[in-house]
Amino acid sequence: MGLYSDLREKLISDYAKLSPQMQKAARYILDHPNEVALRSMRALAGAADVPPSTITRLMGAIGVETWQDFRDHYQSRLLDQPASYAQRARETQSVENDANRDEHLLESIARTEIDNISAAFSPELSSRMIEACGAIENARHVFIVGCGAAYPAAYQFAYAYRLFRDNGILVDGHSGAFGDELRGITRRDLLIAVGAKPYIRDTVQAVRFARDQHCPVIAISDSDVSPIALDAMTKLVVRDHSQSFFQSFTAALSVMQALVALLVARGGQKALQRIAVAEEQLAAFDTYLED
Amino acid sequence: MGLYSDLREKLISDYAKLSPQMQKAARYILDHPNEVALRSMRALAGAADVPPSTITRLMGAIGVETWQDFRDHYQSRLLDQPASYAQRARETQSVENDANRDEHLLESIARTEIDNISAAFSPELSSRMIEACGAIENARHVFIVGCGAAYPAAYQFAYAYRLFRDNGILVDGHSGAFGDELRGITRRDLLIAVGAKPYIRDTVQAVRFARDQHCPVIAISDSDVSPIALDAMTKLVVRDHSQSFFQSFTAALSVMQALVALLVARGGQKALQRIAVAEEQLAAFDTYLED
DNA sequence: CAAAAAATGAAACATTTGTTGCGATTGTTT
DNA sequence: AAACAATCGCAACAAATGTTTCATTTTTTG
Repeated sequence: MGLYSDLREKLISDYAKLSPQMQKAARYILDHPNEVALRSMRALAGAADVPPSTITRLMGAIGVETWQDFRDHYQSRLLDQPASYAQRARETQSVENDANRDEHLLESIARTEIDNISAAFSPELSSRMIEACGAIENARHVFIVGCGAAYPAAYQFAYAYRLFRDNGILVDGHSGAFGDELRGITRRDLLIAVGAKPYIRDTVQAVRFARDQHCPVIAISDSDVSPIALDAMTKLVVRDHSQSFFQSFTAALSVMQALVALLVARGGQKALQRIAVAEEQLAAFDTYLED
Repeated sequence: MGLYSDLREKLISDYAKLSPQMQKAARYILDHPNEVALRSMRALAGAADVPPSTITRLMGAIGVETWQDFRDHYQSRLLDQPASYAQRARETQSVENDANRDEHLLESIARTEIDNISAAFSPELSSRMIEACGAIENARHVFIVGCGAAYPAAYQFAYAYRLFRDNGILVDGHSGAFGDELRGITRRDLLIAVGAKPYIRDTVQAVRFARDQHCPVIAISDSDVSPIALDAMTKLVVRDHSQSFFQSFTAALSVMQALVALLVARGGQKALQRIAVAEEQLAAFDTYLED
C-alpha cells in the first residue's frame, strides 16, 4: 500500500470517484482539516452533516485502515505547522530577493486590513450600526447608492437585503439614467450611501437630492465631513487604509454584511422564512448548481 | 467564576497548593501542553504515570468544571488564530438578553471576519497569490467572473485592474448574454473565477468553458474541490465563515485587493503612470467631485 | 500514640466513541 | 417492467472515555 506524505492530496485526487455522501464528508474534511485532529469522528460527521458510517466508509475508500490512523495523520500535521511557520519567517528575513518582498507586502496588507476591520467594529461604530438598523426597519423604501470602487459594498448589501425584504432599491444607473430610481423619494424613505475619497459626483448628487427631499441618509464613508456623510442622519465612518494605491473597501463591505446579519437576527423567524422563499425562487430559475 | 486567559498560569500559581500526585500530573501537563489538546484523558494520565482520577481531581482543584473545558482551552491554544473564538461564541449564546444581543453579535462578527482575513494571508495562500500574479502578468486577456454574492469581489478586481491594464474583461452579462465575453478565449488567456457555495450555474459554466478551451483558471473559492476550483491551475481557498445566514465575502474581497496591490507593486513605475493617465481621463469626464 | 483528616488507586458507572450489519432507497441495466 | 448493484441511514454492538464511589493508605494533629 502506498503511503502518502499528505492524505489531503489523496482525498483530492480520489474525490471524483467517491459517492455523493462521501464527497460531502471529504469536502468538509478538506475545508476543516484541524477538526479532524481535534474533534471526534461522530462530532465531525455531525458537522459535515453525514452519518458516522459515511466517515468509516470514506476511510476504506481512500485506503486508510482505521479512523485512528487518519486522525493521527492530521494531528501530526497540526503539530508540524508552527515549525514551518517559524522556518519561513527565518527564510524571509535572511534573503532579500524580489519574491519575499511580495510576501512582506502581503503581510503588511493583512495587518492593515485587520486593523481596518477592528476599527469598524469599535463600540462607537457598533452602536451606530444598531441605530442604523432601526432606521432601516422603519423605512418605506431603502435606496442604496455607491459608485466606482464603492459599488461592490453597495451591491453586496442590496443583494443580501433583497433576499428577505422587497423594499430595497439599488441605485446604479442600470435602468436608464443614473439616479432615475430616486424619483419619488420622501422623508419616509431611507438612502444608504457608500463612498470614499475621491468622491464620485453621481453618489454625492444622489445624497444631495435625497436630502433635498428630506430623506434621511445613512452614510458609509471615510470621514465625518465627507460630502456624503456631512448631512447624514447616521454616519458610519470606516477606515480605508491600504498599502496600495487604492483605498480598501474591505471594512465597508464588512459593515454592510454586519448590517444584514443584524437585520436578519432582529427580524427573527419571519426573516428566515422570507429567505427560504427567495432561495426556492432562485432554485426554480435553475440559478444554483445542485451538488 | 473567574475566567483565565491562560489556564497555564493558574496551574503554575496553584502548583504549590496541590497534592503530590496532582503536582505530578500538573507538571506533565505544563511540560506537554499539546498532549492535552490531542490525546485522551486516560492516555494523558498514563503518560504522566498517575491514575485517571487524579486528573479529574486536578480539574476540580484549579476550578475547571470538566475535562472537556480544560481540553477545549488547550485546543484553541493550539490553533492560536481563533484563540477565544469558541469561548466567545458560547458566551454570545448563553446571554439571551435582547438589548445586548445585537452588540454581542457584532463582536462575534468582527472576530470571525478577522479570522477569515488572517487565514487568507497564511503563508500557503500568500505564496499562491504571488504565483497567481505571475500568471496574470503573462496572460493576453484576463477574464473575471463572479455572480451573485461573489459579484462584488469580481467587480472590485476588474475595476481596479482596468486602471493600470487594459486587457481585463469582466464577465457579467451586461453586454448581451452571459458568457458572451468569453468567446475567443484561448490557452494564452486567463480566467479569474470567484464563487462559494451555493455555486451559481453561470459561474461554473464559465469555468468549464474556459477549461475546455485550455484556458488556465485562478479560482477564489471556499473549497479545494468546489466545482469552480476543482480543475483550476491556482486555487485560492478563502474562509467565508459568518455569523449570519449569508457567507462572508470579506476575505475574498481582501484577496482581490491584495492581488491588485501586488500587481501594481510588481509593475513598478510603468503601472503608476498608467494609473495617473486613467485618473486624468476620469477627471476629464467630470467623474470626481473636486474638494 | 491514637484519632481525625487528607490523599490515593482500583473498580464500577454511565456516557461517548468507532465500527459493523441490515433493511430501505436509489439509480441503472437487462 | 423487473432485476441488479450501488448507496445510504438507522440501529446495534463492543471498546473507549470521563467521572464517581469507596475502601485503603498516608499524613496530620491533639
